[in-house]
Amino acid sequence: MVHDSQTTDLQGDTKTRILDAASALFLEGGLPALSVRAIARRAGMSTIGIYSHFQGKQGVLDALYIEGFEKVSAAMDIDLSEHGPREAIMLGMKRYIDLAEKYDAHYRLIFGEADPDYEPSPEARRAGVEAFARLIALTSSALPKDATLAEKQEFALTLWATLHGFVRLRGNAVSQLVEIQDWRPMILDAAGRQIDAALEL
Amino acid sequence: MVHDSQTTDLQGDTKTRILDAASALFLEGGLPALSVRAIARRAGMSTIGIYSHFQGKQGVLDALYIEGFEKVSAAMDIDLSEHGPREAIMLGMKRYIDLAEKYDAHYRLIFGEADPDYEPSPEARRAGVEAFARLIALTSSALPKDATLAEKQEFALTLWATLHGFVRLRGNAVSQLVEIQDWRPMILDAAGRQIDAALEL
DNA sequence: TGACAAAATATAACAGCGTTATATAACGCC
DNA sequence: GGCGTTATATAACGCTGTTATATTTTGTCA
Repeated sequence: MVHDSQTTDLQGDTKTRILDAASALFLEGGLPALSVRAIARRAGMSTIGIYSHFQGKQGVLDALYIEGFEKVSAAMDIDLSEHGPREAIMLGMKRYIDLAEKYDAHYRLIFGEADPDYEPSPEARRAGVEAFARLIALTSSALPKDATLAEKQEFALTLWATLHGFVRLRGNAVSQLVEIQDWRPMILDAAGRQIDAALEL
Repeated sequence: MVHDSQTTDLQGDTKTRILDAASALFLEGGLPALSVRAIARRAGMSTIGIYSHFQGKQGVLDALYIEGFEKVSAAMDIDLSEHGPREAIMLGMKRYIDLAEKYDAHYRLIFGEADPDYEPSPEARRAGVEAFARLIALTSSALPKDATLAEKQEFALTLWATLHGFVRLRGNAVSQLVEIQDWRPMILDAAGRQIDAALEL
């Protein structure tokens, strides 16, 4: 019926409106700007609305957390039949670096840097596991076919840690201590050395 | 005079008492536990005391920030005449990993993960620069004598990023996504590969 | 169409936060 | 002893996330 679909649309609209408001605030000012009252004001409703449509701030952060890891998953989604292993992995690394820069607030959230009190829900965690699985699928292309899961995990983690380390040093501490111009080639060189070491096996 | 030294002692005592209280709260519960009121309660004074002896929370965080980077400096302080380059650097890496685990709250603070609003003071930043200089002095032992400053910085950053990446993945995201047992050898292997690549030049 | 249950919304409040204005007590010094 | 400076205490402001209460809107059934 018309009434039913209208009602559903409005509910969906309300949820979407809240998420859009939260996303915008998050992108603009990070977590400090993401107060429940600010989200509600921007979405044109009372603060209580955040609690009826989500479970308060935790629910909103969960949605942003999932959004963040979905972007990671998308960045790792590379067709292995179109590129050689090294080329494919390097493409993924580049996408990862861009993503971390573009969605800084999301990136901080999924790596636990934003809100010390926030704990991702089981559903949100699933999005993280999925992203890691995509990463493993990508990086394993540089390993022998008979590599164990542990070996695949270790190699994926090594590359992830290399990227993450540079990205965090760039975004947090080091850029205030020393002046570095070209982060990108430096990061990709370091990652490339790890890939080459794996390819030599 | 007796009165002078007494006064000075008491002032020093008060400052020390505040810092001890803050340090203890920080170690126990991280930043969420480090409220101005909690520090004052633990130090046995009114909240205003934190503002007369430090510049509020910013001042306390600055002290902890410096404390954190001083620990990093100490970890990088290795006598190069007693070890070969690779051995010396690996020792520094091990110390770094231990430090990050033991002083988790400090580590998060100096890498900007604790309080989104906190900005280290110029004096605090100096402690960070000093720690980075120590790291460069250590890691440069693996490079040719005629290496440029930029090359030295790049290599130091590469190793730092490798460690930091693993440490943060372990402490924040990944340990909730996959189960990894032996982080230490994995981290040291990854760092070792970067060192070997530099030694081969 | 009118009545009643249910869901969504609004207002106001609670406890906590960092910070500060005001008021009181303690201190060194002349 | 009295004065000026300093440290301490109390209370308040505006903010935070959250919730209890009250109101309005909505959906369903007679």
